[in-house]
Amino acid sequence: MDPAIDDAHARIYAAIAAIPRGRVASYGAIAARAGLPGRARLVGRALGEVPAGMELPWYRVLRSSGQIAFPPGSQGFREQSRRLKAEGVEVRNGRVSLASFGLDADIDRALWGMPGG
DNA sequence: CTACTGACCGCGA
DNA sequence: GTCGCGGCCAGTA
Repeated sequence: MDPAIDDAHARIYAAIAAIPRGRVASYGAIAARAGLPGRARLVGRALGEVPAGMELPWYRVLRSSGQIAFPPGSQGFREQSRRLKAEGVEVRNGRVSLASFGLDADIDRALWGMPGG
């Protein structure tokens, strides 16, 4: 069955799709943005259930610590790291500085689209 | 019903 | 930097 996915999933996907290019957001931030505060795990689950063919910047979603959620060395890890770097996001040892590239870190800077001010 | 497992989070030590 | 604990939701056994 495919009930066009639950509302929660739809909102989560919308929140992820809203992340500007060259920026990242944490699972918790996405959940809050989707109107689901505290449901960070649900975001992780939703990302694992992304329908094939759906264009979604899943790689812009990181842990609250800026760490890539995939196990280091795994295909997902490398793929995410590669895509982020391709957008100009600085990935250091599988981690991104949310202070510089995070949305929830500095919304004002996000509006300017200039990381690091 | 309990128990375990996940692309998780925040606090405290 | 590390480790532990409780909270969170959904699926599976």
